[in-house]
Amino acid sequence: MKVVKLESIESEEHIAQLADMFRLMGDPSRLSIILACLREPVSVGDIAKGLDLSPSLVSHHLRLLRAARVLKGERRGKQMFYSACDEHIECVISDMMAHVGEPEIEE
Amino acid sequence: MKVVKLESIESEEHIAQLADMFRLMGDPSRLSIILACLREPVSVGDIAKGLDLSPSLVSHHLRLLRAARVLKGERRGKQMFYSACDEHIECVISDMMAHVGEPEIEE
DNA sequence: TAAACATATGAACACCTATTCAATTGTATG
DNA sequence: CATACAATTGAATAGGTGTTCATATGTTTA
Repeated sequence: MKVVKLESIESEEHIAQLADMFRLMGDPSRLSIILACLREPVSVGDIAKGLDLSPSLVSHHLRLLRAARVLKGERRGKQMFYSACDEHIECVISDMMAHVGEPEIEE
Repeated sequence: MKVVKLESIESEEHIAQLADMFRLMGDPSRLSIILACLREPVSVGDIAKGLDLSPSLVSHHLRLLRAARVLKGERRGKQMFYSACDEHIECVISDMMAHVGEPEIEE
């Protein structure tokens, strides 16, 4: 795994890029969509059904996730199947789960 | 490092918790504040000066970051020094930087 | 080609939230 | 105690954004 030095990216632009990514994952619907696509490619309709969201809403979110290169889509017949672009997102989520799962007690 | 299984947390509540954390880091000002506190404890005034934000705004953000157990504050005289609660956040940011740094080319 | 299905798009709206300003609390020092 | 400094708090506001609805685009099959 590539390790990135944290000091090196204090530039406004890089921080804005990072923040954009975090904000993108900061919506429950969008985060659910990401999680649904991590294991295997899933069609828009199945995502909508599985998460009880309207296909339109899912499509709107997918557009953002595509633009941010979180998910990629491939057409199979009439349907579009979405899956993760790379494994970094999974790492991010796993790390964040570790934080959320931390005990609440502080010193 | 603790590894968390992704399938295990598809519950609405856990996803909401995760999303809350991501949303919290999804603001440039807040993310900058977090980064500023990663290395060593920093006072509110110094954060504000270093990032060119009003002390009031910094304090508002710090309240949220404290509540989410991202940063913790300790008083030293008149000042409050903030630092990271645990190392998970640093991992999350590092992973996210790896994603942002990925080449843009897709198949 | 027409119809049916799957997905995408655009506008409109309601809600949320980041920021500012003013006032307050807490702490050290004269 | 009074003043100055540091941080916090609350209200108000402007801008952003998630969702819905209606419509359009693309694809397969009759």
